[in-house]
Amino acid sequence: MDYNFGEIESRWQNYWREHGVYHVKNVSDKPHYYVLDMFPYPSGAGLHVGHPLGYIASDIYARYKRLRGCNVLHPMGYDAYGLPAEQYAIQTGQHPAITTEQNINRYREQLDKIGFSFDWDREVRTCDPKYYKWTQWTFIQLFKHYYDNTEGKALPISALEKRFAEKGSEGLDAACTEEMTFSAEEWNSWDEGKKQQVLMNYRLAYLADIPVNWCAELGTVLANDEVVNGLSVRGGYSVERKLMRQWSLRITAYAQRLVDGLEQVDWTDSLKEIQRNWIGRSEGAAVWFPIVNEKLGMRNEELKFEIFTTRPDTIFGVTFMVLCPEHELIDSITTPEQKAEVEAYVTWAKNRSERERQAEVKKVSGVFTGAYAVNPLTEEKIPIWVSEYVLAGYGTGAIMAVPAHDSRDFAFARHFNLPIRQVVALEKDAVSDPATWEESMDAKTGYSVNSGFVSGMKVKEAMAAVIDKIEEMGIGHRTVNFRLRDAIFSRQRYWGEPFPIYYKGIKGANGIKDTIATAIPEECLPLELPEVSEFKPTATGEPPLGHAQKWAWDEKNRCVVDKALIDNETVFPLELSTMPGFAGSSGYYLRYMDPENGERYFSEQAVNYWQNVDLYVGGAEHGTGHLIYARFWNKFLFDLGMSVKEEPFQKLINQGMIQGRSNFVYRSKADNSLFISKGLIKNMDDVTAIHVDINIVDNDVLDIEKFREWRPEFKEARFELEDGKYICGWEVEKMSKSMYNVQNPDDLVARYGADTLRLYEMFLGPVEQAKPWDTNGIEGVHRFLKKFWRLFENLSDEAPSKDEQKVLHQTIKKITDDVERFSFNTAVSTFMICANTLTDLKCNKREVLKPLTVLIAPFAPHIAEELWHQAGESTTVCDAEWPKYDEKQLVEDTVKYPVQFNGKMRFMLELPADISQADAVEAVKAAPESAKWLTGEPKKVIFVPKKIINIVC
RNA sequence: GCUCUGGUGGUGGAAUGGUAGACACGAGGGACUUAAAAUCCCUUGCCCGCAAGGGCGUGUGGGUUCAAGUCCCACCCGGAGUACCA
Repeated sequence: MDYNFGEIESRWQNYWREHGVYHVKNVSDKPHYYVLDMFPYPSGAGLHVGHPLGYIASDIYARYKRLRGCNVLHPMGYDAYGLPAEQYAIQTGQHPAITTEQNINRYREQLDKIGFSFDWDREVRTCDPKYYKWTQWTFIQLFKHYYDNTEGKALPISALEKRFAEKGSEGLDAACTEEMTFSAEEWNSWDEGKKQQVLMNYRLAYLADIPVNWCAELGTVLANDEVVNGLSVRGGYSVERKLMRQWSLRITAYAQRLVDGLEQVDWTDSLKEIQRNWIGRSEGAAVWFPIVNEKLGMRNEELKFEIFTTRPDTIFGVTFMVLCPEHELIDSITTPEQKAEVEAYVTWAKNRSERERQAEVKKVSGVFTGAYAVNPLTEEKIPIWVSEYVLAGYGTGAIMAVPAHDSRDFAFARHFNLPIRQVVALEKDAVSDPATWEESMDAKTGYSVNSGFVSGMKVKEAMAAVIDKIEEMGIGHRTVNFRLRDAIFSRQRYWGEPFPIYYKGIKGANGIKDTIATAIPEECLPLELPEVSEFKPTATGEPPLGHAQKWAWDEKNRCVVDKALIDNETVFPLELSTMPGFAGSSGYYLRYMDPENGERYFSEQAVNYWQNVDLYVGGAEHGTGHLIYARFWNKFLFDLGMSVKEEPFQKLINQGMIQGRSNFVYRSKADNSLFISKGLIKNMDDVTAIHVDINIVDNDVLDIEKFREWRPEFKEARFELEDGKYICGWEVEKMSKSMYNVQNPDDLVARYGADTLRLYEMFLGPVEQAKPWDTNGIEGVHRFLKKFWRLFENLSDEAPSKDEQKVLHQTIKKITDDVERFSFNTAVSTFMICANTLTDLKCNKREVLKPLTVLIAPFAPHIAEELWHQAGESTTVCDAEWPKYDEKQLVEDTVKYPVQFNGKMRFMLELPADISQADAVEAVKAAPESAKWLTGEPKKVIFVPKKIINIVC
């Protein structure tokens, strides 16, 4: 009987579905294991072959763990909120919920065909109110908590209020936007509006005027990781800095814990490094520099500013100071003579787009304020400049410039002819004239020179000594700075989670005095996304939710009402922004544990059982986005006592991107209908390379008839062939429609079956590695399955031979090793070798072949299931047990031993594997080569089985 | 610039410091067949040689080691992340 994959696969897929074979319970005596894929955004284009790569790998591991006796949670869902559906809605008027639903159905159909073992009963969709209820709930918790640095965790805002009422801000060390100092009396005297304003400064989800990445084309703000080179990741539109009132998450409060947590997880070094760079922790010192007030002819202690430096040891080399153009002190310190110039510069700098600024990073610009600061250690007067190269968002927006030891300060000093003073040298006496230098000496090595009390110290010692001194003088302190910024959480979009927030107006003498952002009661969640008449921003520039008629909060009746009823007494306006894409994906892995729970995000029982994700598979492109946000989200829930592990994803595997492999035909420039086969082209300048649809090319051979039909202009095409074939050129490019190199998995499943596709995607190479998609080898994998199938014809109950046993046990061992280390490509090879050998041995023994169906079940579940039944089993192969190998069956007959003599290797000797020490010594002496080296009896023979023989005379 | 990665046949890729190139594709040759499909067998890193056999080979140059694709140092080239981050 032939291997009829189509029939087998659909039959078993139906069986699995009908019998709920992959349904998993939250109760079991078995060990638990959680395998998770990054859920997809269901785009209109459907699945391409790149998507399933990670899903297949995780499915193999999930199935393997099941066979190893684990209770495996392996869910799937959809990241269903997102920009493309909304853009499509704006163009067509089609509601995003409808297109999203359609896309999800298509995804599901495609996924089902590949034979995954997902527990679909646990499916989540981020746009489902039952799900986003908990996204909103978490947001409210963030809003109602602050981060206490002393406790090292999030605490309720109510505790903070109590504290303020009792002792004001004294002794408080909390994450905040701006440091505040006030007494209990002051706090108690403030009205509600003022108090709320102060609390907002501490909330983990807070509203603030912040410079945001505004994208006019998309009509929304974007997070830092959604902007690359001044352009939006989605669409590539230009992005500008703009001050706007936005919701943000105080993720910076968790910066240190986000760095520390990386030590505990089993991720690749490169991904950990990406996150460390993004968080950008740097140790250094904060130092206050006083400003000289020329008019008074003295130092003005009132006017001083704080800088951050990672090189406190170079403080003796400071020759100027630089403020960022946004710095608040500029106005008050600029001298009248410099005023016009400074203002012009500041205006110019502020109006530059991010893109312009980044494009001209190397161009030096700046202006002198006319003011001077005093170096607190030398009493020296140093000029204060303003320049773009100092960024407002990092540190304090002000620096001490040490041109001799910082390349940017160096360039600035050279450009404006400011002094450069060497304070670090590689050797203690290696001082030279900086005027002769071509570049600064930035390395943190060598010795301090010209540096007062630290001269002669090593750089590291000098750093510590300077900080100690500064702390002693009370003008600064040791500190840590992070590059990570708070995550902007508002999007001016329709298709996202609505904020469960309304704005309570407090009336004053002339209308509304303050508006207080207020969370709707948790019991009223979810706050459902309202219907709108249009998906575009409103005429007044409000976000799309401005079109929603029924979008106001009735505080008394605790419900959403028509916004015409807003009276600012009991009915208030609701927030018009929605949450960003990463909101829904930040906690979905927890919801899978208990997806139907209406009372809680997830039950205590469920999270105590599953703990966290054991294996997470997905792309490294989420390194600075989702994977940071989700870790933050989880840490916050951990502080609330909800999640039980600080890190959500224990082991992480990044599947490599699948690139497209494009094919080209070459049209002669001399003759527009003549196409020349690749090998016959003498000069590439004579031809034009044209992308050709990979679906009409097989193994780089063009299907000429299909090519003529492909497009009307090729109807009359003529060809110069080599050996009767037209050979196409190829190149690796991004997989995209415009390059005609998109491979759809459905076509391959139809042609070769899901099992072949699964094996082939794994066979392509290591899962982690990026690689071009190329169907050239798929036939080989398919042939293997046919060969494997044939082995099961006429099964015999005869006892297997020694050779057959050996093949089996070697295979079990190798496959087990390969799966454990996620080396699925070598595992597939191992199967092929096994099948080849058994075919050669004409092996049809049930005892040998049946365990193989279990081994292959994670990789090719359908054929395994079918053959498992043919071998006489009535249960499903999913309930089988992973075979064990017998060490005895594995031992090689002979082993090569390197023979060492007085420590020097003299020769290799092939000896029986199970040789005794005495026999080994005899064999060494008997070996002809040994005669040259062995004189007399060896004093000592060190024999390490299978490894080495060491002889001492 | 900084950080991380990788560099092995015509191609994808194998190799706990121990026979480099497993496995597969492609190519060449052959068997079966009227023919095709399917299946099977042989050859296939490069150079010399009819052969036996020999020489050279893992980006380049050094080093450690009895032994290096693998470890160390320097350099060259690709890929990714990030970028006036003080």
